[in-house]
Amino acid sequence: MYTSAANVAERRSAPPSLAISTVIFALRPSEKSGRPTLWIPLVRRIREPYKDLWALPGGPLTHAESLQDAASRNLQETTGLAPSYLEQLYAFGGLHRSPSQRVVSIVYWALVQPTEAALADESENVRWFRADRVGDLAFDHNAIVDYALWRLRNKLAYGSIAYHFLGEYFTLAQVREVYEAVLDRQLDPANFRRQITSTPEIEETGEYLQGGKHRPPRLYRFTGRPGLDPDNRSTP
Amino acid sequence: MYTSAANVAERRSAPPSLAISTVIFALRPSEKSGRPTLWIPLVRRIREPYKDLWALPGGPLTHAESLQDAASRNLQETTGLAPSYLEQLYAFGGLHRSPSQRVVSIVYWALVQPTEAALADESENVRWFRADRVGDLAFDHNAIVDYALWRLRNKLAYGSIAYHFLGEYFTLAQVREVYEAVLDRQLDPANFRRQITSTPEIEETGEYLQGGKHRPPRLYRFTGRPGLDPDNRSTP
DNA sequence: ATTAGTTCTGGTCAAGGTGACTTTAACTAA
DNA sequence: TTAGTTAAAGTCACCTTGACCAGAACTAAT
Repeated sequence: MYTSAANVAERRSAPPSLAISTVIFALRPSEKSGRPTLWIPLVRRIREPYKDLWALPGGPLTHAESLQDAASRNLQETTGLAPSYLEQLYAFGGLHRSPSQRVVSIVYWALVQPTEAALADESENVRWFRADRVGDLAFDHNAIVDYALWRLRNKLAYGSIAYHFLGEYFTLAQVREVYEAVLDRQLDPANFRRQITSTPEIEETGEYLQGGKHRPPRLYRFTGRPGLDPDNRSTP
Repeated sequence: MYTSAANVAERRSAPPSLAISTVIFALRPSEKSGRPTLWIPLVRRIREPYKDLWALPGGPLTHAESLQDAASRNLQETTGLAPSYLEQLYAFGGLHRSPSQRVVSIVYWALVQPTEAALADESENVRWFRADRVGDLAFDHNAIVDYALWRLRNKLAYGSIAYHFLGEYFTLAQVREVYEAVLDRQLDPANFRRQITSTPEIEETGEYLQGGKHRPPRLYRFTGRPGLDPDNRSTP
């Protein structure tokens, strides 16, 4: 039916290939201070181009899954994690992102809770890096990580997203640690408390966290819903 | 080289096709009040699926252009317009967006100035609609328009984007009309003036707009740069 | 048992921004 | 000259925010 020449023409005019990648954020205690810091998992490339460099987890979009499902799946496959928050970041489609072929990457970003992140797969080819100290990455992935970081900081400052780093119950000091880790600056505990407790999505519980060598802090709960992306809108 | 069977398998596992669409906003005077309101151009579909329904301008991504260039091009092709602002909106990739085949659409949104919009092509198959009164559109384009409207309102309230609806020189009342049209509510002129003039990106000129039957308003100029999307970052 | 050390929690205060409103300025049309 | 219009400046009360202070509640050391 098709001649060889027709196949060549077909390949030339074929649409660019589509890939999904994900920037996965988790808080892990710093080696030095023990205070939480931002980490992301990367995978080592085992083939050209950019063989042996680190890259964002990702892969091609298979035919029978939505974009968000694809992101969720390769997040599960590379790290074994289920995200507590998942949102589309951007579609990157520059002409020269990959030297061999034209690739359009639809990138998602995710937050995972530290309890999950602790038991994440780590291997020869999957390793966690501090978000501000990933080295030279494959493709345009440095720019992608930078943009994801910018979006995370933005959403944290405006939206109510910090709680997806934490478990169901948390202290206000833990929330503050999230903000301090992501925004990379100290916040006044008293003022921070005032702001957080004034948002209606935060619910005071009767429980307290015992075990610290100081006054036991009250535990709170988050009662809000994620966001209003097109993907998340129709799931109320 | 390829057998017919191989072609079938190839087509089945082939990536979804990639399309670019654009939501184009412009302010045009309302028929009734004469005050500016939000309009968008739509194109009539001339083939199945959704033949004869109105849809967002768009088309396939050709091999040799970036995503933003593709959006710019089909904006030019369908309306003859050059946008004063162009930003990626979202990548829509649901499984059943198109009944016949799997399509992933990367959607942009644009602002054009009314001087441009006035001489925009309009024909049997291209027509402008009030943004809040597009009827039933093809595909998932109603949801896309809704989301674009939400993003426009959001960006207007926070970012400094209103000026892309206007020419180089403008009065503060014109800026206020943009806000009132997009946000669909009245704003106090005095307070609005105070806010706008306090932003450093707004520059007072020595000129005044003559011709009104009232005190001539001062003309201002916008001196800021668009935004910090990945596509626009590297063009400082 | 007492004290020191820690964080939690509630409070004050001044500065700055916002919404509602008033007043004066500067033009045109009658 | 006057009425009508919008421009532009100013006032006032209210709220949010950052900086700071002090007492409360627990643990660990003396």
